[in-house]
Amino acid sequence: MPAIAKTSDEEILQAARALIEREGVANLSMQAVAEAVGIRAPSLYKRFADRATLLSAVERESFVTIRRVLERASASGTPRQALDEMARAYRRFAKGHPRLYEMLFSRSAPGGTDADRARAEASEPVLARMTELVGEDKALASTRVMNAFVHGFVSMENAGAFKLGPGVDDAFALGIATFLRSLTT
Amino acid sequence: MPAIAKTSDEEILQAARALIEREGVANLSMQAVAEAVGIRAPSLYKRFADRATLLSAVERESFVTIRRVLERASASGTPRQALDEMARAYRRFAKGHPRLYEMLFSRSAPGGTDADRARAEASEPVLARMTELVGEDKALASTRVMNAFVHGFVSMENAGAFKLGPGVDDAFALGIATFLRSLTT
DNA sequence: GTCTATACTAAGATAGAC
DNA sequence: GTCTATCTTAGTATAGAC
Repeated sequence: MPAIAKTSDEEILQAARALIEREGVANLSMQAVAEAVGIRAPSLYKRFADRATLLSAVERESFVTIRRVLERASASGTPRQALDEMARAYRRFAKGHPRLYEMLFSRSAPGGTDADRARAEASEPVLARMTELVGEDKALASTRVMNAFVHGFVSMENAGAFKLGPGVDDAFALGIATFLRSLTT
Repeated sequence: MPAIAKTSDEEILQAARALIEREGVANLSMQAVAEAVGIRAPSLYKRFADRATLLSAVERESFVTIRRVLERASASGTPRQALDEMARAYRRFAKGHPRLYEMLFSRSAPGGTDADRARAEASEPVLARMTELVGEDKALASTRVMNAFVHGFVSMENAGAFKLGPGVDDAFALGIATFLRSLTT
């Protein structure tokens, strides 16, 4: 008889994500993932060819999540309000999952076609609203600038580059406001 | 007799930096560093207590280098020109040393007092020129915004988040110009 | 799809001699 | 400060039975 499944690909990805968030991707082992879902390491290799494949799947899934987060935030009112809301939602996600987030922008990120496509698609909600705001011509460059600022800000925050507390939220608000204002004048 | 030194701390740091740049910090082993400078791994532990200590020293040294790069660029003309020049110089450094740069902003960066101080001091040349431009009150927040944008931009570039060539340089220039313009109006 | 068993490799780190 | 020798831990991955 064909061995009953103790777990599922979804559960495995979930567990991997949680472990990455706890220990950092560098410390993620196939053994730990297996243990977390109640199977032995070799069994994992029947579902994911190797560690890189597993990480690539986690990466893809994470970008899909980010896209969903942005989509939800993009509903609000005017394009400008939506862009502001998306920036805040993105920051919330990144600060809520610092190590997972870090993995997504590390050079040694596994990548792979699916993950790369998901990465590219993640910022589409931003591009859509930006197009409404500044027109198709300037939308791509403006989106890149905005993405760069927001990503850079949370990346530095997560790395502890902003020595502390007061003023950090203000700086974020200032950056967004400055940028959005200058686009529309 | 007291064993002749085959290498020096400086040479070791240099070698570590080069290896990180070639293979990524995750793949940096004490053994590889030792081999690169012509000694055995155990000898390394007489100079650096452990791997974390070595990495911390590399980190510190890298931030000192970045500060020097910014200082050199900050000489140019007006505050605004200097800020523009510093942004470009910083981008050049980050793109020229992508993996080393990545390490500096990873959450699992070793840190330590010396490294943290060097990190904080690295952006002082920017803060100084920014103060001239916008006054002491707004200088800190403005510097954070500028740093976030520049760091975010190169971080995304290095991660391959900007699919392709044309327009990337323009987006960078747009971001800087947009930001600096809006500060002075 | 799960298991046990195992091969293989690698790395961090310490002991103690010179 | 260098070495050799060694301990210890840990991880990736495969073979082959059920």
